[in-house]
Amino acid sequence: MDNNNEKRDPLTTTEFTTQSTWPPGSDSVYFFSTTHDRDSNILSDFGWNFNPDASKPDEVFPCLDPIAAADDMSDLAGNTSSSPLVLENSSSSSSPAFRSSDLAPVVGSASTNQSASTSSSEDPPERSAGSGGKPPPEIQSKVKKKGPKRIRQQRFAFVTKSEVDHLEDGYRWRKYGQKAVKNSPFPRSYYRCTNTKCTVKKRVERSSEDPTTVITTYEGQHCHHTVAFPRGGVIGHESSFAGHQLAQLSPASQFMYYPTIRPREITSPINLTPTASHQAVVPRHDDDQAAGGSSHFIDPQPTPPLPTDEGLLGDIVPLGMRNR
DNA sequence: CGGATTTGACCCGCGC
DNA sequence: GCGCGGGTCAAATCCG
Repeated sequence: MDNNNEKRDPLTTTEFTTQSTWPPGSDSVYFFSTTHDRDSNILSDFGWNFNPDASKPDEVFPCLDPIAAADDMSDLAGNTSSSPLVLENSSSSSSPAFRSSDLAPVVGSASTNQSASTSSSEDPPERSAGSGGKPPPEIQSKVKKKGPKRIRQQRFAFVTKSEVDHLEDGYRWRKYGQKAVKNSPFPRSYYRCTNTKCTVKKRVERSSEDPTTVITTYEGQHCHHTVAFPRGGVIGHESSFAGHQLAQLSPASQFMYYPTIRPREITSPINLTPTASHQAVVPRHDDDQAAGGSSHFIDPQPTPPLPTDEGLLGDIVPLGMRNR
């Protein structure tokens, strides 16, 4: 708890791949690797679908209640059999960022859940009575009564090297909280999808070890399409260039890439598997540099060819939880 | 003026 | 049982 910082060291660049501090499977958070079609499937399952041709939104973005979503996630875990997804509730380990209590009991154990923290439109407004907020004293006595256990949904995370904390990902987010991270000078920000029916949340924090590294953790599943590039959008001078490049990337890569406005570079998908060599750097459009006239891409993989077929499913691995 | 952000307080789970 | 820390709420404030 207090030494989370040391244990979070792995968050910095290559150390991510070490499992010594973030034991794989200790939490149901996954770092994404980039360049595989299978990833897109998984992304889709999470509601992260950047396929412009998605003609069946309802199928791609089922608006699930947390429980249904959790079930869905467990299905996902089961169906992607070759994926090293490990949906587990580690009761022994937790971290400042990913405490075991955060885990979605997507596989079984709903016992540890609290009331659904995500307040979808279908959630009863009184949902939060029991947590947070500052109800009047007289009300507090009532609201302190525990509601339904909180449902934590499946989460996945990726690491981005970026100067900006909040990367555009095609969705609109509303910030609902910020917390100082122990042993870190950088606060953690909490965002919620602005879509009233969408319960997806995300956390953004900057690694204290490597301030250039932004850790984004998504929780839940979007039940809608991306907002058509909010606030002026990605489709602009930036994407006109990026889009061309994106066309050459697998959907997953597009995911990683497309939504980001100006990542300096994406050290993405961190693979925690010991064998992982996926400390891949996604091609980037160094927009900032572009302004200076030196935009360029970095090849996503040490070896240029982008995977187009099976074989890299292991790219998505459980992000070990960070010990606290 | 409406929506987004900030920020302090509160709740809850976990470890000791 | 207590303290710590993560997560969330919601009033206040900011901003377009």
